[in-house]
Amino acid sequence: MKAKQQKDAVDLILDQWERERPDLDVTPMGTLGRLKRSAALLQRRLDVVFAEFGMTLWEFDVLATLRRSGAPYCLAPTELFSTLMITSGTMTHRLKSLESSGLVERQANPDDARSKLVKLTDKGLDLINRTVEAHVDNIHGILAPLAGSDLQALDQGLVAMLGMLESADEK
Amino acid sequence: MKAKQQKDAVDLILDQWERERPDLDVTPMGTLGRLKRSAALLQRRLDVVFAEFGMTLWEFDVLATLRRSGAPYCLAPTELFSTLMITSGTMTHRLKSLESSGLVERQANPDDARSKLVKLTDKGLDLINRTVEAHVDNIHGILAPLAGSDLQALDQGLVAMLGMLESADEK
DNA sequence: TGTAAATACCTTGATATCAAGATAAATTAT
DNA sequence: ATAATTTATCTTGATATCAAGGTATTTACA
Repeated sequence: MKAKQQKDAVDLILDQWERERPDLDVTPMGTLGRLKRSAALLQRRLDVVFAEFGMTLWEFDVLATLRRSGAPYCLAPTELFSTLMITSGTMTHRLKSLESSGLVERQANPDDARSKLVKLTDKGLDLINRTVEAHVDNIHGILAPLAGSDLQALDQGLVAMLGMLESADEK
Repeated sequence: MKAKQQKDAVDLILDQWERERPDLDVTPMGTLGRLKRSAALLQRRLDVVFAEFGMTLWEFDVLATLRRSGAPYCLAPTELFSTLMITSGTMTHRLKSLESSGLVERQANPDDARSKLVKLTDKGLDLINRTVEAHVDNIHGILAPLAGSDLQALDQGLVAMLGMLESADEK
């Protein structure tokens, strides 16, 4: 039996539940708690770099989605908000903001008059190209302290988890 | 080389970056993307059960923190908002709301007049006791489809990840 | 060809959250 | 004992988000 080097915040939570409600098997809380807490701490680390480019995470998300779709960097709003897991109303606000910053522009959709396509401006393209490079550097640095075997285990587990959640979601 | 059964949403994103920016090693985006996306999909699954008890996730979080602290289920606001990773201002709003729902009550702190302690009411205690049981059932069910080895890998990876993030955070 | 149904947004109103600043009490250093 | 500093909240103002509902188009099909 290998002793854990140091208890993390979630270990303490599980200890408390174990003491208070020994009738419950709270093991899954450990998995989900660490997942959520890791996601929160990670976001803070990512925000630091985005801020250096005058951006927030949500702005990065939208611009990056357009960028990686390839030239001409142009998508319909529905494509964007379904990829980003946000509502259409939220997308409307984001696009208005990005448009007023001059990072995207709207143009008529020749195939469907209900939508106005969203396109990266030259300024938006340049910004996201530079930001994504710094972002990739950042996340390499963040994951660097992890042992290779831990990272490998994490990837294996997350692939299974996301696969499960997405297949449950489409039902 | 084992072929992946089915591509998830993050695989598609990585494919796009690979095509558009082959100069970047975007592997870490896969890990972080799945982590974030899993967290988002999980929250939806958890919300379903909380809603059955007339609660939201944030209400559950506060009440559960008080409950697992043990009798007399009473903590200072600072203890709560640091555990919950939210700001003091947000905590103020949450407590006001929970107090008006009759789930917590405030009382003077004999040791420190700057804070007013937060305590579960009988109603709050009963509600959280019942909700946490349903929640634990829920998360057991959610993780059930995962193969034991995948779950084990996930736990190993998340312990390493959170440990790394927390140690980086305290610096 | 017309209609009914579905789709693609956008608008509105309500929440939840945060950052920054204000206030009051406790602690620390003279 | 005082003054300076730190701590524990709460307040305020700005954002981001969602759910629900409205409008204009498109698609399905009788």
